[in-house]
Amino acid sequence: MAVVRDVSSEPAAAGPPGPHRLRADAERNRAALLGGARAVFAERGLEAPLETIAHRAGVGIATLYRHFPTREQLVAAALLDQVADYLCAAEQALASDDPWSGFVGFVERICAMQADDRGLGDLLSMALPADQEIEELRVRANAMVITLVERAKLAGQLRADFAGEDLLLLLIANAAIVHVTARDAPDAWRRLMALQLDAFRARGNAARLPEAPSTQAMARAMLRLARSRGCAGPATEDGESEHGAARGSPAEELKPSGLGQQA
Amino acid sequence: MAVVRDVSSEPAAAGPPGPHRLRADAERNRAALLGGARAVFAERGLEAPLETIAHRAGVGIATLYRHFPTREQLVAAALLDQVADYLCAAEQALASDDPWSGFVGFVERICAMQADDRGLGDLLSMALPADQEIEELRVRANAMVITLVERAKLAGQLRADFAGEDLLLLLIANAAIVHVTARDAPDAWRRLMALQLDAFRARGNAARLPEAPSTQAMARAMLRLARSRGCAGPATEDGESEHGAARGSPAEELKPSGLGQQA
DNA sequence: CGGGTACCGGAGGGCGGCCTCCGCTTCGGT
DNA sequence: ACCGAAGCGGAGGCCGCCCTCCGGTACCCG
Repeated sequence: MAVVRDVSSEPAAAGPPGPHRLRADAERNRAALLGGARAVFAERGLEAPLETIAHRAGVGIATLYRHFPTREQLVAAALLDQVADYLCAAEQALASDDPWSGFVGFVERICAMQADDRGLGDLLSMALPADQEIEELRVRANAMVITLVERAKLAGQLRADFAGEDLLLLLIANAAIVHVTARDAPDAWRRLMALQLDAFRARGNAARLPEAPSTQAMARAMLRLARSRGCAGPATEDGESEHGAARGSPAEELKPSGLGQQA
Repeated sequence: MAVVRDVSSEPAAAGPPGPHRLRADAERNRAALLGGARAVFAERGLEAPLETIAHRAGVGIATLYRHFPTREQLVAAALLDQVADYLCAAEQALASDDPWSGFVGFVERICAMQADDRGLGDLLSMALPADQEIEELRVRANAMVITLVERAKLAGQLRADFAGEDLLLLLIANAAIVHVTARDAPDAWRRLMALQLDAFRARGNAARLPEAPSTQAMARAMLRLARSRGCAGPATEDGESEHGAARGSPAEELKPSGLGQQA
């Protein structure tokens, strides 16, 4: 499954001011925690009780907090591989010859990833502002996705009024369907996804769509969601003007289709 | 808004063994509770803390429990009008001359209803097994919806492989989008809905869809959801065999397109 | 206007999840 | 083998929410 392997299980890679190395038992516990977290997040979602994870890992709750002081850090560490897979899926989609089947394959793949890991399902419809590594992977993946989208549009196979945000909306919808139907109708999500893909396809008589939500608005919504689930601190310490009306650079730099990126 | 009015604010209608009438202050409190419940459910969803509702209504928590011993009963009483509106929307859709625009109008309307009442959003993707009145309204509405669907299919405007369950899936997805984007991108749901409607339309080159989830499976999923949100008692007292594989009548009576009905 | 009773509301016990403090264990360098 | 320190883990305080018990209140009837 995972193509980029073990990014997370090495002690602390190459940080120049490394945190002084870890004792052997501590290392073991850390790995056990990550394993437990992956399992529990996968089956119960990112709001699963932390005590469940500690118990599953066979360690005390304090040990969990020592290694991962916030839920966000644990989530980031546990799902790093999955996010790498996400990027990898985008890469492979770009490698496909046919723009449309590359696009479709990508969408199918990430929806499937959401379906068999509820944690990832939650994660892809959130923002994890504090984790550098994850967000950077996401940015790289999103850039590829945008390329993928533009390419499919240019080929005349993806509808011209498609927006990157439509993918985010699909991801949110897919997560919800999976959440509700996982036990009783585990393939239901395929139905919505297939219909959505059908709608994405360029056609003569396609309906006119309402305006897509702005990239910034989606970014804010995802951040808010992360906060309400306890996966992000209360505020990013900078100004944070109220409704985000006029903010930052006056020119605002609207990317052509940005997905939900807040960087 | 509500076309069927005040079904719920009359003391206790025509029940032959009426619960002996209500004292004046009790009546007032009951009404205040329903008002508070409607407001709070609308803005925070059906899992809102009951104490919030009591506080909003200006009464003590015990009074709330006295009038509505379970959350389910409160939900049912508070949202009865809304469900009646739902039925009414189906009625009006059937009254439309054009099968397709009737169908589209109906879908747009119920999605909009979900968007400005998060309680209704939750309710339409759940089952409230214990409440006779609500479930009966829902059954009647669903029968109309099925007619609406069949009519649009016969007219060749709705794709032939459309299933009633697709509507349920859309409702679940819509509720999720509204949930996530309500504050930051309050119109985002229109986008997903429009795409979905576009996919519903009959076309020459439509994609082949994966199988739709069964009516029974969706019913079970909705029931499970209601339970996990504290809106339904632990079990419907009957046998309740494990995975529902072989159950009830051997012939099983598959309705052509049943929506998520468990009756 | 007085009494019986239907009704009110807050206090409080229970529970599950979050997070921290602190005495004990175990690692690992010498 | 020893000992300092890194690491462990459970007890326990806090909080939000659920639900119930019971002394007090105010309605309604005569």
